[in-house]
Amino acid sequence: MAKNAAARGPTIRDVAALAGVHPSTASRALDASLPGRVAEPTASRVRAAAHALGYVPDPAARSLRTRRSGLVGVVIPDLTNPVLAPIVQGVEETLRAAGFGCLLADTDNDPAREASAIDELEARRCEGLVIATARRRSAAVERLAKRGPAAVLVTRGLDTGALPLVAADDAQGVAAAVRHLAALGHRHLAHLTGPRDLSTTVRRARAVRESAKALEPPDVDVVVHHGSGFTIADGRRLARALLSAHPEVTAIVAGNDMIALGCLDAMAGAGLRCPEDVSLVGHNDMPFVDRLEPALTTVAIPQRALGVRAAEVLLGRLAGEAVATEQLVLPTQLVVRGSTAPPPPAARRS
Amino acid sequence: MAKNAAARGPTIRDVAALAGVHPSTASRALDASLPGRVAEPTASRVRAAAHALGYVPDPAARSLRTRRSGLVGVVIPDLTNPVLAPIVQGVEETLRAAGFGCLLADTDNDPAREASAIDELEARRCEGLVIATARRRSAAVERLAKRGPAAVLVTRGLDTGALPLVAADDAQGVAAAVRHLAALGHRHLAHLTGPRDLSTTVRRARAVRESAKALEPPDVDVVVHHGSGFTIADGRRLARALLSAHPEVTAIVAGNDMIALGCLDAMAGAGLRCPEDVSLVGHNDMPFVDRLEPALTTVAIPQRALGVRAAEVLLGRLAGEAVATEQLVLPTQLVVRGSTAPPPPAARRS
DNA sequence: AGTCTGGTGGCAATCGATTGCCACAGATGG
DNA sequence: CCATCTGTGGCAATCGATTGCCACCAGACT
Repeated sequence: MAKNAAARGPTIRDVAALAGVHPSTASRALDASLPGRVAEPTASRVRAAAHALGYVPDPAARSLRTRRSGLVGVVIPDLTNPVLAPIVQGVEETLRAAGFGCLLADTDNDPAREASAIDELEARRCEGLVIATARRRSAAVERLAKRGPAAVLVTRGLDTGALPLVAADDAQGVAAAVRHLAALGHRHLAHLTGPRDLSTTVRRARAVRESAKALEPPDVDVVVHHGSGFTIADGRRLARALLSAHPEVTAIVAGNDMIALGCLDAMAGAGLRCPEDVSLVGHNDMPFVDRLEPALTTVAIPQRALGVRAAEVLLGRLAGEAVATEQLVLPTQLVVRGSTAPPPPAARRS
Repeated sequence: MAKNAAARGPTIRDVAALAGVHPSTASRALDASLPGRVAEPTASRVRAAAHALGYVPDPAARSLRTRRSGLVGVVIPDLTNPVLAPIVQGVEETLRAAGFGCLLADTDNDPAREASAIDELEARRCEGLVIATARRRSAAVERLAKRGPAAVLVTRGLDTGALPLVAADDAQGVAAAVRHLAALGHRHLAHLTGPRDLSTTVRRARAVRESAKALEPPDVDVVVHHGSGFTIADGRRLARALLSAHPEVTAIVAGNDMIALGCLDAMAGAGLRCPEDVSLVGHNDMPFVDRLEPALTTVAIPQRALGVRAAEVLLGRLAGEAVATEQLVLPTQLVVRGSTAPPPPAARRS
């Protein structure tokens, strides 16, 4: 039935036989990290034999003996969120260059699936994990600080800081957004964001509040609403509620670009124009938000670099570097586009 | 230096010892595909022992013995192309449900990287490959029809048809687009698309030509230009050249949505409005093109379903099903939005 | 009573690469 | 001239799970 050809390729014994040496010698000759362990003439004979046979070492056998799998797991909340694509690309490219393979797991934003994904990746003996799904408290993730493969978080961190985190400097970006809006003349801001159990949420919300308070003069007020997720639908719900409850608000700082998209929907539904009636700032500068109408003003994060740095930190740990649980912060930048403008002359009313 | 804890988990011998049986018996007791091979009381003792110890079989050891890795490679051209995200999601979810892990490889649209990615995935003993990067002729991919892991292509097929392909019915979608434009009154169409060495390109180009010819009356002419890729920049270049060389064209059928985005740029640069001056149809209905200004009329393909079906076909092959090299075609649908409209009253001139 | 059968479980080989230890040869030094 | 050292290569154990084969036992059947 099942074609059982299996066509096993050549093994190290075949190589050794062809080169006229013992398998162990062949193994050492092929191991680049043992220079000089095998005499050069012998080594090149072995290499030639390996090449002639098209020898490729069996990863299972190697892994069984060395206890290393050459695999890293990448856990992400939702691949269709465009902000993740460049991050994953950066991770994948960096890890591949270092000889690691990337096992992908999409959790669909479900903590239960996150936990099972981590278990599964661990069962597959991944040497490291890059996790972009962490909630502020998460038993499944926190355990990795003590037991299991080396782990690095991206974007979303733990409250305990028990694991290294590579994230963007949201606070700075959000503060720039608030100052930008204040300078345009807005006095009533809203911050619509995601669930409280994500570190990004609280970081950004705190930054909005504090940067508003720090304005000179401090005459800008902020209302903050939390949704249950970072999706367009969440943004729509939040904005709908906000616009009817707080007609004085003339500018919205969205927790991310997806929420901002939802805000645009809600504004359109309420007959409000952006930016003439309400200004809007997103977060992440995910691909294509510069092509919306209006083009979204947003806080740009170094997406690809986040992925690259996260992978680098992980590689450092795997190489046995200090086990510091560093929290790496990469710079952000406010990108002003068409969705922000001065408030309407007469602050709009209900 | 490197913390060498390695903290090996319990092995099947530990489980066997705790249950008071031989390791082989423990192995069989834990193998769900051997019902009845071990007496129930014994089996449940083994299961209890395994559970108590938190036993997880070592994939390397198992793989070494069984010659199966439980891994599938997924080769994609560019993760930041939003059309791929749902496809990869579908693949990943389906494979995971079947117990396979997904090794991701992004080739950045580079055939050389595709070849090395395939080699690498093969070296890792992937049991199957899902390939979304295939060119019409590709030694690296064609070889898989004879040797190497089972492979399934998505979206992009081989001329030889030597490997199964899961693709959308582009021809039907494109034909609908052409009829839609003709019905709006357009008589001069252009098709701007990607390189000729991709099957999607030729499928779509042929469909544009043939469906125009099949119109009644056949009074619509079509000019077809090929670019070097399926990117926004390619679309921009193509559209720029087209608009100056063919001022009579009032509607563009783009090879995909990325090219369509480039067309929008070029139109804006040339002072042309869409759809008032030039209508535009994209292809793929990738996420967010419904939110552009104008919202893009495009041919929707069942993105997620493509991924799911591709994974299913692969699973079928892995299960030893008939080795038919079926070419699976999933339905498409023209989604009419704001980027198509009747041509300007006086066909525009140079 | 003897043999057969089916149900269980144990034994040991096996998958393929790696590596600790040993052996041998030639070189060096006392 | 012998002892030691260094460079090179072989031997065999090892990683952990799986599985073909065999052995044993109880019950059934002739």
